[in-house]
Amino acid sequence: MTVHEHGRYSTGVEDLPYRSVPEAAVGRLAVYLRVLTSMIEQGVTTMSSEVLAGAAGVNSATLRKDLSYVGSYGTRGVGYDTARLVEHIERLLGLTRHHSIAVVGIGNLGHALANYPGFPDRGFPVTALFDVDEDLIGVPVGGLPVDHVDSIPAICAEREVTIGVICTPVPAAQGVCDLLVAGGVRCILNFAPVVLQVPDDVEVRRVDLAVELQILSFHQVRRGNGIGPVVEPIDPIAVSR
Amino acid sequence: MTVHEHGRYSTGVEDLPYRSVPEAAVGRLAVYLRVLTSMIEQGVTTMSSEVLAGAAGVNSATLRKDLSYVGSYGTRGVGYDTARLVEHIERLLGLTRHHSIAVVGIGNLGHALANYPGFPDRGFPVTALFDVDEDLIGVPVGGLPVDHVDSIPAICAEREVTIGVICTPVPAAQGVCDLLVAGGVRCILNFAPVVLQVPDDVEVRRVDLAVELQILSFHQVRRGNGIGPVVEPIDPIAVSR
DNA sequence: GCGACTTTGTTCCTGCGTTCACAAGCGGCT
DNA sequence: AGCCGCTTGTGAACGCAGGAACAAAGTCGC
Ligand SMILES: NC(=O)c1ccc[n+]([C@@H]2O[C@H](COP(=O)([O-])OP(=O)(O)OC[C@H]3O[C@@H](n4cnc5c(N)ncnc54)[C@H](O)[C@@H]3O)[C@@H](O)[C@H]2O)c1
Ligand SMILES: NC(=O)c1ccc[n+]([C@@H]2O[C@H](COP(=O)([O-])OP(=O)(O)OC[C@H]3O[C@@H](n4cnc5c(N)ncnc54)[C@H](O)[C@@H]3O)[C@@H](O)[C@H]2O)c1
Repeated sequence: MTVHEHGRYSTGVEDLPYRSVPEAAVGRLAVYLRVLTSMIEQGVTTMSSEVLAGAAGVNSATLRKDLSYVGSYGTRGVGYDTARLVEHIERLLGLTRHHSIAVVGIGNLGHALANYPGFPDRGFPVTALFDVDEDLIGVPVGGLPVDHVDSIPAICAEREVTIGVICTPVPAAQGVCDLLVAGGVRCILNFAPVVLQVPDDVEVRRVDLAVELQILSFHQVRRGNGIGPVVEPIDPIAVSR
Repeated sequence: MTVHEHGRYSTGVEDLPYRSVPEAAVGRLAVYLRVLTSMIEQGVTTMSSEVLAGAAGVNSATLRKDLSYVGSYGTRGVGYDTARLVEHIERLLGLTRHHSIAVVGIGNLGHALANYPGFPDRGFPVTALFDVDEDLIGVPVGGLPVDHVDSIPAICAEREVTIGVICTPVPAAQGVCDLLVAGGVRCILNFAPVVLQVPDDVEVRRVDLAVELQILSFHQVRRGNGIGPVVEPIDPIAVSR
């Protein structure tokens, strides 16, 4: 059991001030939010759980239960007021204020993220870029100049960065992570295929594309959709040598 | 070896020729695989579940249970033979053959993916690129020329593409998805923030970065680490208007 | 060769998450 | 105004995943 010095609450996330919301539900709520905003742009003012669930790709009972974490803001016999629902979901997800993002490692992936307008549009302004490559320092990417990694702690603290995005090669990821934590960043999105070690009060989410591909590969083979010759059984004698 | 007696589950996933492996376990096995290959490169030939679990960031009991889906290839009192374990995990995940990838939408993100060496290195060669932009057609990206989206069905079938990666803007995603399915692609990795509608035998995995950020935002706020004033209660009268 | 130690593989159990099902509530229709 | 049909919100059941604990099994030291 890994009990670190930071482990204030040992039983996980029990002592929450509000009703406990399952992690899986939080992710789905973010999806509902996007569907709803898209619907609102099309002039939809009311939606039933059945329709919204269909658009979000989930069971309608699951959707209603998820929304019950937000509160009871539907009207029986009618459905949900889209605008009001958006407001309350945003509140629950903490989107009532902006969360500054810092991107570290302005290579192929970092460039794409730094230029992506979808983040600032959703309340996640990119306010700092970092790299170790001298040729990149000072160069503006997406309108923001790149700073040196050494200044991560100072700049992150100064600009109140709440989310750090790591797009560096694997060997640099842990060091960059430590710098972000030193700068007060408590939420990290990690694209480097490595498991980061962080204090208990830091939340890391990993986006691992190779793992996604391998899960797809598993389903492909398991499903028997193999195109070529696929899985020949291992010869136990040859294996045990 | 042990088939659960009270659990002949038909969880939507049809008749499996082997023991049923939980989806979550599949994802973790892919992580173990990477840790193991990295360790093998460093000359490690044997690992205990405790050490491997630490490196992968999971509980050691969970790790052993996951490995039990693969089979019993450990040695009590010693640990696991790294090379042998890699071989068997790759077999389970269907990595004994290559899975051709097609990337559709060669914009910022598509460029990054097409140039990423980590995919071919892991047995996922990128064999087709598509876009609708005439200026891009024929231009080589990562050594491979871009083809027109209209040729998706023909080229995917011809090159036996098994995984399609969608990096187009949201409005184009569903159409591109349909073309991929028409070309025989049964596994799709979707970066566009939209829920795709597909036949039952097509597996879609969505990589939704905005959702990831919003989950982080939720934890940040829930944790009380807010920097500014954050969640003031909604005035019910003002809301109901 | 034997005992003690190490580590696996598995079993049991607890808790979460999803789904079913239905009563309660609301609007519209007559 | 009152009834009818539709939709929400939730209580209960169920299936699954994760963690603790332990017995079996094999190794290493002596
Ligand atoms: N490109 C992709 O499509 C893709 C896909 C999956 C995963 N990834 C992962 O994302 C990460 C970045 O990928 P990429 O393709 O952008 O790589 P890249 O090589 O194009 O860019 C890496 C950047 O990180 C910078 N860097 C190196 N060391 C650094 C340090 N110590 N501090 C700060 N910056 C540093 C480099 O200067 C470079 O600009 C890698 O870990 C890769 O495995 C990328
Ligand atoms: N860039 C990012 O960091 C990022 C992050 C999260 C999500 N996304 C999502 O990924 C997708 C791509 O993002 P991007 O930044 O690369 O966008 P982009 O605008 O840079 O590239 C989109 C590409 O798709 C092509 N395209 C347009 N319509 C097409 C069609 N019908 N068929 C084929 N190709 C078509 C365009 O020509 C362009 O090359 C978007 O849906 C975006 O929301 C991107």
